[in-house]
Amino acid sequence: MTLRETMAITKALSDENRVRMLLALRDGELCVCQITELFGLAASTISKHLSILYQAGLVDSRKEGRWIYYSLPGKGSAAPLREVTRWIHGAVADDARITVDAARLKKVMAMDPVELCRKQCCK
Amino acid sequence: MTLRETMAITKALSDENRVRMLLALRDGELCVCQITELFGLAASTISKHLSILYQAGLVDSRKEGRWIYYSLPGKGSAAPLREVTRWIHGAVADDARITVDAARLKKVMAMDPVELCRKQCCK
DNA sequence: ATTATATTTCGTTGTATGTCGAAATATACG
DNA sequence: CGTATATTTCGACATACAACGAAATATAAT
Repeated sequence: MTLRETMAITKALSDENRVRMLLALRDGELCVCQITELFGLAASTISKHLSILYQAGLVDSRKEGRWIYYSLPGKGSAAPLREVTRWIHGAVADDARITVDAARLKKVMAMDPVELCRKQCCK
Repeated sequence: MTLRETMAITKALSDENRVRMLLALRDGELCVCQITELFGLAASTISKHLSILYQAGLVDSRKEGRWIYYSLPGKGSAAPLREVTRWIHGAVADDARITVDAARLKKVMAMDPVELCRKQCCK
């Protein structure tokens, strides 16, 4: 890997909200509106963060109709990407905020995605 | 590890010069004036960078007389620190700039440290 | 003791980046 | 075809941070 590629990864990981997003993806893919609901930030902000993670290779994306799903890098990704992903999940083992995020994610997952997105749109 | 501690690490790794410093320490400890000579930045800038790496736990420091030596984290450091250190050294395998750094480091190592520091002081 | 050397701390300046709201793009629904 | 929904792009603003030089601190040499 080149230094530039590596720096794209470390810069992507240098923002707390982006790290929280990666941790939220631990149990599977999420669509943008679910992530937006989880973090309570503007949709444009979430989109920017996901773009940075994507360009670094730290997330994959999948388009399905109007929704775009993001997930952790799969088997096809370069080894350093999968390694650093594993590292960050191992490193942040026991943090209160992450626990809160996980609980909140559970609630978000229980909602109907269609309702979720429409609510955000008309806010 | 807490999220705060983890973010200190990723933020420390988000600057290119700091990553280059860690890579330069691969073959053993260096004193501040050697690192300053290697990178051609102001001594105060180097000091700040090393401080950030130190607070994140990514380098150890050892004082010997007027000199302060910095080195990669040893066995006593937390596992995530040693893991991410190993990761970054493995990730940046073949970059041109890093090769140049290594060659330049060789020249710096060949100089007399006493001469080196005095030259910087009176610049 | 006084001076020289080595490193850090402080104050300033310019640039990078996170955030938002509004507009643009793209896809589905009626 | 036109309208609602989902996401991204753009422009603006505030904050964070890297860089420098000068001053402060600390240790060694004379």
